[in-house]
Amino acid sequence: MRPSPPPVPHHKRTGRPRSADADRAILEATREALVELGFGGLTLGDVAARAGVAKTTLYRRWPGKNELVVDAVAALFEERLELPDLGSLRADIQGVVLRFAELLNMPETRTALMAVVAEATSDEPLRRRIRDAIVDRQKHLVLLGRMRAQERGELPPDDGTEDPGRDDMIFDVVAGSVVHRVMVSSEPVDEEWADRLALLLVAGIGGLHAA
Amino acid sequence: MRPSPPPVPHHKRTGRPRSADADRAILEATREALVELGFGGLTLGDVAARAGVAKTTLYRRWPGKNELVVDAVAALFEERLELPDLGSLRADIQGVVLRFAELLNMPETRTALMAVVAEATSDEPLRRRIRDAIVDRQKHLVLLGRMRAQERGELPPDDGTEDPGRDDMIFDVVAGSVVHRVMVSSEPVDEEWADRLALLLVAGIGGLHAA
Amino acid sequence: MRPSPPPVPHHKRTGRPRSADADRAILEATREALVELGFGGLTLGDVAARAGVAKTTLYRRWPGKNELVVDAVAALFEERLELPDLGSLRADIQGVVLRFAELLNMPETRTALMAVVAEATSDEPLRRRIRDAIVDRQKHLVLLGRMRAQERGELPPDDGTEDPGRDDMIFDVVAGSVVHRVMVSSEPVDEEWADRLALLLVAGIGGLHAA
Amino acid sequence: MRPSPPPVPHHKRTGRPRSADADRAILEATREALVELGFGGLTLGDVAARAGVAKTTLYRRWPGKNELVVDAVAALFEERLELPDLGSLRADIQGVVLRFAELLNMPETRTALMAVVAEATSDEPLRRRIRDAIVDRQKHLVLLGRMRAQERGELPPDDGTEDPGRDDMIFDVVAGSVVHRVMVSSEPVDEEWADRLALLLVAGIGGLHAA
DNA sequence: TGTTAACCGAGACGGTACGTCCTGTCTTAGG
DNA sequence: CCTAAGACAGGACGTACCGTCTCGGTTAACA
Repeated sequence: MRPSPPPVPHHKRTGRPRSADADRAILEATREALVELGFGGLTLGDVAARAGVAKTTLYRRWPGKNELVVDAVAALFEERLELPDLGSLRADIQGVVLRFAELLNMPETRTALMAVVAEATSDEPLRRRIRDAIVDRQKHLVLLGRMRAQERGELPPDDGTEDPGRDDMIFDVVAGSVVHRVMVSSEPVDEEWADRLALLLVAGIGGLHAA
Repeated sequence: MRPSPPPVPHHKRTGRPRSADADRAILEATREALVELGFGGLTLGDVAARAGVAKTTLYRRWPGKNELVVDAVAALFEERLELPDLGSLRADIQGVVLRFAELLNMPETRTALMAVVAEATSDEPLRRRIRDAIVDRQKHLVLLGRMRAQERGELPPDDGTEDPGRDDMIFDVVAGSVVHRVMVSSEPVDEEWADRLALLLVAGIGGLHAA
Repeated sequence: MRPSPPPVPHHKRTGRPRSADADRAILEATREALVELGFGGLTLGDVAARAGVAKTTLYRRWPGKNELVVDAVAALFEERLELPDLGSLRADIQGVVLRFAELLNMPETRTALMAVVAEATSDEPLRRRIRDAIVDRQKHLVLLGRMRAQERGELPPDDGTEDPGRDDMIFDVVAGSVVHRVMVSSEPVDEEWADRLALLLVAGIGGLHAA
Repeated sequence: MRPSPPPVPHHKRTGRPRSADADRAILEATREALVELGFGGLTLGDVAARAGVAKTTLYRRWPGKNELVVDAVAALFEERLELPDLGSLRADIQGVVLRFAELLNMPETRTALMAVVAEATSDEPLRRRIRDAIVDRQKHLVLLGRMRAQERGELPPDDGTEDPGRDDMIFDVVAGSVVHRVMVSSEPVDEEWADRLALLLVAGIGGLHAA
C-alpha cells in the first residue's frame, strides 16, 4: 500500500515542477514538530524552517495547518495499522485494539488526531480529507475481520438480509471506545482491557445476529 | 445540582466582591460565541466584549480559553443529560444514547468538546477539569442504569467478584461510540442506530457476565 | 519652537495612556535605521526592534513607514534650520542655502526626503503631513529674510500691491534649486555656488520689484 | 533622436535572438502600470504579465525596477521636451517651464521621476543612468536658450572669462523650482507663475553678468 | 463615615504567528 | 540561446490575539 499521494495540482505540465523532496521533508518536519511542540504549538513557519523550505512552498501545497497534519499523520496509520491473524475473532479484535491504542499513544498522533477532528467539526472538506486519508483505510479492517471469522465459522455467512451499516457500527464502537479510553478517561489500554472489550464485542455481535 | 462554581479566590474578605452577574454574562457570552464562531474562532477579547466586561475581569476568573469553555459547556450537560427509566436496559441505553447524540449536535458543544479534549492531551489540569465538570457526572448514569437493570433482574446482582473497571469500560464504549459516530463518521444517530447499539451492548454485557 | 507633537489621539481619557518614551525611542530608532539602511532598506519591524517596542505599538501611532519617516526627519529641520543674520540679504541667502544643503547631505535626510516626496505624489494626506511638519516651517524663513532686507532698506517696503504668492515662489526657487543641485546633479553646494545663487536671487527679486 | 536602446548584450551571435517586440511591449506595459498603480505599486511580475512576457525575459534585459522605469519614462522626455523660439529669452523660459510642468503632471512621470531620483541617492549607476537618459538631454536646452539670447543681443557674448558652471546653475534653478512647485508645494504652474519665474531669472542672469 | 482594599472598564504594551505578496533565481519543456 | 511558465528561498508586510500592565474610577465591608 503506497503512501497517500500529495494533492494533485490540476495544472498544465508547464513550468518548473514541484519538488518531491520538499513534500517528503515537509511531512517529516511536521511529524517532528508535532512530537516536540504538540499540535497547538506547531507553527507553519517553524515547519517550513525545519524542512528547509520557504513558507510559500508549504502554502502552495496545503491550505493550512489542519490539512498538513492530516497528511503527515495518515502515513503512520498506513504503515502501522494492520489486522493480525491470531486464530480467533476475539484474539484478532484484541490485537487490533492494542495496535490502535499504541498508535494513539505516539506523541505525533496523540495531540494531532483529536485536534484535527475538532477542527473538522466545522469544516466539511477537512472532514472528507480525514475520512479519505485515515478513517476509510481502517474501516476495511472490520470487513477483513468479519470475513475471517465467517471462514472460521465463528460468524454465520451473509445471507443478503443483514444490515448494510453493520460494519460501520462495529467500527465506530471499536475505534470510539479506544479513543475515549485513551483520550478522555486517560486510562491505559492493556492486554486485559483489550481482551474484555473483545469479549464484549464478540458477544454483542452474536446478539446482533440473533436478533 | 448547581453549576460548578468559579474557582474560589482565597483572599481576605475585604474589598469589593466579585460581581456574580459578570460570571453569568461571561459564560453566556462564551456559549453564544461558540455557536457563532466555533471554538477556533472564539476569542477572549470578543467574549469580554460580548459580556460587557473587561478582558482583565475574565482573566482574573479563568486561566484561559480552554477552562472557560469547559465551564461554559459543563452546564449544558448538567441540565440536559439524564437517564430516563423506560422499562428495560435496552430501552434505557437507547434513550441515553439519543440524548447524548442530541447534545453532541448542539452547535455549542459540537466544536467545543472535541477541542478541549484535544487541548487536554497535553494539559493535565485541564484534563482533570474536564473529568470533574463533565465526564464524571455522566459516569454515574452507567452505575444508575446497572442498578436499575439489576433490580429488574436483567442483570445478576453483584457478588463481590466483578471487575471494578467494568462500568468504566461500558462508559467508554457508549460515549466513545456515539462520539465517533457523530464526530468522525458524520453519520446520524437515529433511533434505529441507537437501538442496535443498545442491543449490542446488552448482549455484550451478558457475555461479560457469562465469562 | 517645540518638536512636532505626536499625532494626537482623539480618545477619551480612559485606559492606559500611551508611553511618551516609546515615541521618543521610535523616532530615534527610525533616524538610526535611516542612516544605516537608507529609506528603502528601512523596515518597520526593524525599527520596532531597535526601539525595544512591539510592531503594534508602532502601527498604533503611525499609519506606515512614510508618515513615520516624515516625523522622524522633521525634528532635524526644526533644530538645524534657521536664518542667520549676516548683515545683507545676499549673505543671509548664502547662509541659509549652505545650511539647507548641509541638512540635505545628512544620511538621515538624504535618502528620506526624496522618498517621502515621491510617495506623496499619490497620497494627499502624506503631502499635507510633509507640508505641516517640514515645509511650512521653512517657509517663514523667507518671510523673515524679506522683512530684514526691508528694514535694511535693501528692498522696498510693502505697499499693498505686491503679489501674494511672491514669497512662495522665492521659497520654491531656493529650496528647489538646492535640492536639484544636491540630489539630481550630484554637485556640491559650496560657498561659491551658494553665493552665486544668492546673487542671482537678489538681482532677480530686484527685477520682480521693478516689473 | 531614438529612445535609448536597451543595454546591448555582448554575447556571441548564436542561438535565438532577443525579440524586439518584447522590449517595446515591456516599456509600454511599464508606463501603463505606472499610470494605474504608481511607482510603489508597480511590480515586475505585473509588468511581465501585462507585456505577455515571462519575468525571466524582463530580468535578462534590465537589472531591476528602477532602471526599467527610467528607460520607460526617458522616452517621454525625448519626445515632449523642446525649446520653442518665442522671440525673447523671457518668453522662451516661460515656454519651457510650462512644458516641463506639463510633463511633471503626467501620471506616468509624476510618481516615477521622484521615486527613481530617491532611489538614486544611494545608487551611483542608477544616478548615471538618469543623467544619461533624462537630465543631460534637458541640459542642452539651457545652452540653446543662451545662444539664442546672445544672438538676439539679450545677453553679452561669451568672452572666455565666464564661469563654466554657469549654465548648470541655471538648469538647477529652473528644473528645481518647477519640480518643487509641482511636487512639494502642490501648486499649479500656470502661465502667470511661469512668467514671473522667467522674469526673475532674466533679471537674475543679468545680475550675474554684471557681477 | 470615612478608609481602604479589591474590584472594574478601558486600552496600551511586548510578543508571536498569521497568510499574502514581491523579489530575484532556478528548472522545466519547447522554439 | 531564447522563450513562457511557474516553482523556489527568502523576507517584509500589516493584522489579529495573546496575556500583562497601567490608568482612573467604583463599591462594599470594616473601623
